[in-house]
Amino acid sequence: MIELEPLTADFFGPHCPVPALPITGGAKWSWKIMRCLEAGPRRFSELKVPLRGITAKVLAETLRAMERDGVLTRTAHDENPPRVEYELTPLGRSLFGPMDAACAWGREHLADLLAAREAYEQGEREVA
Amino acid sequence: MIELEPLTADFFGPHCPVPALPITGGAKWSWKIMRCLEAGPRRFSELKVPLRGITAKVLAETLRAMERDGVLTRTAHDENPPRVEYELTPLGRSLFGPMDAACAWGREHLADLLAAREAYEQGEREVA
DNA sequence: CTGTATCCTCATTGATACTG
DNA sequence: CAGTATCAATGAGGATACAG
Repeated sequence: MIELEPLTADFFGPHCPVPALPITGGAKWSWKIMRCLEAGPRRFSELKVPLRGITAKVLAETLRAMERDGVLTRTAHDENPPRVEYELTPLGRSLFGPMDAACAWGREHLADLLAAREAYEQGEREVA
Repeated sequence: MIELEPLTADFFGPHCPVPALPITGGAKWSWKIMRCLEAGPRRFSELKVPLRGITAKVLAETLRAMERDGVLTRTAHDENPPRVEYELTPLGRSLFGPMDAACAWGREHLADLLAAREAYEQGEREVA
């Protein structure tokens, strides 16, 4: 199970670590899962396909962690074949606020980032 | 060296993964380093002490990665004993925007998060 | 003081096989 | 279909020693 740091009252204070967001536990996939669920509920297999490369094991673990943190709900329909649907909670949807802020930052500063990397590699070449 | 996913033009689009922010590479420490540098330049040892538990190796690696991404500068003064100062760039400072947004989200929804975890553990106890 | 060089451990992830 | 169980691989991170 993906563990987060313990939550204390001042956890989100001035020295808040990254793992503030529930989605940063298992960050590699949870962010993408959020986007897959943005348009509405999805089944296990409907998540697994677009998340190319994820294994059932990791997907299940990540979904459990997100359920534990209250960002999505898991609904198992009693049918055959079985059908399980995952849906974002209002709490989960509220995460799009900071997520979009991060994406906006990225788009805004993409040129700076690319320039910084190029400059850095340039410096490496000069040393070599 | 901490590697980030390759940057493409649409990297920060609707399906932007978490690693959008340079600070999410080596996330365990880089977020805290940002906060340590928020008030002004700091020396290597002035970072190492407040970041209790970090080793010189990991601190050096993380600082290099952040330098590569253009969020801070490294200035080695030619003295004895050596003195090296790290300082945030304007690009680095701009990261406080999304970082503060994330922290604000956390403070705003702390009660929801704690309630969700309690409910989840409650469910586990009922199963057992 | 500010690192680098090795070696090592542990957790996350991946691969594969299997089940209700 | 929607997982779980098991084992293997990978890599960030830590311990320690040493160098400029």
